[in-house]
Amino acid sequence: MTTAIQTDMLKGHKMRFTSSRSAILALFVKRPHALSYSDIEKEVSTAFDRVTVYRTLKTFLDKGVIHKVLDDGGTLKYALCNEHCHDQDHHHDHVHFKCTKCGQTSCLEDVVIPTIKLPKGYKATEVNLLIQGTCQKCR
Amino acid sequence: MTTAIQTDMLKGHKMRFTSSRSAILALFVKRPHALSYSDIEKEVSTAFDRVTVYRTLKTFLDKGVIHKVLDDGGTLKYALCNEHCHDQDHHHDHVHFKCTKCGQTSCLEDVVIPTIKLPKGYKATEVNLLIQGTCQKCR
DNA sequence: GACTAAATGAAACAACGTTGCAAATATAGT
DNA sequence: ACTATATTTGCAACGTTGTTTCATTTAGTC
Repeated sequence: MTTAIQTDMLKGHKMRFTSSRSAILALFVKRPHALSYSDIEKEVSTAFDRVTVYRTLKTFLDKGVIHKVLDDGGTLKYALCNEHCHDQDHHHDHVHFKCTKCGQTSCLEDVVIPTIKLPKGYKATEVNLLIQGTCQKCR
Repeated sequence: MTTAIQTDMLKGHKMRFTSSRSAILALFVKRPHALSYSDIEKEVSTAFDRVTVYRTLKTFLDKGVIHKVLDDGGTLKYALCNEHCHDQDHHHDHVHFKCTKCGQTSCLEDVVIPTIKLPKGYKATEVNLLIQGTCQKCR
């Protein structure tokens, strides 16, 4: 099901509209939590090749449509960027919370990461905070 | 080169002393930064099997000798725990800093992660903070 | 030195991720 | 609507990462 919003999202980031991009973007829109490669692969493997999924994710990352979400399992996850992300300019100073019971990782958009004082000579360009524990559903 | 300290480290965590554990532990002691599996593999592949390296890392994790260090490349890294870690009780509320120039990740032991206020119902058990940028050597 | 539990090596397997190239397709221009 | 062109896709092949099983070896205890 392709919505006008998704079409705009792709075109707005200067990407061609293709069925794989549309389908994968739709997954992110539908799900409220971060997706791993295999989460996505499970849902679209009949329609698209593995390689296409990898390349689509890479394209989305480059264009600022999604951002990486760290995971202590070693495999990355991905989540939609908020509206104001572009190719070069990302704003992700929010917290990623992974529930150890349901396994879902979500962005706590409202929780802002406080400024961290680094030792002399260090300069930060990106900050990733992953908090693990139990979410409000699983408590 | 096996030091008494390393022997104590293994025995103190109730592990048998073996040549692979000693060698891999020596790597961590020697290096000031976090190591990935492949970093380790490169150095010991002639002496030990791949599987042994994986199992040694898992054992060290379980016993509280090393801890996971997140990486936005998708592969985990590992670093020595400070002295007071045990099987169940870990204290890693420090920052991991990855320099995007030299690629090295190190623990900023002195930088403490401030307490983050979570929404109602959320409960944190573990906090991982990865800051990326340039370190004092590469600036 | 011998016993026993733990650790290792080897092989096989599955998942993850990338590259090169030919075929297909989305857009721009006419 | 048709064509040209650059982008995207599928496929095959490959390399890395990580796990499991089982027979063999080794560390620690007596």
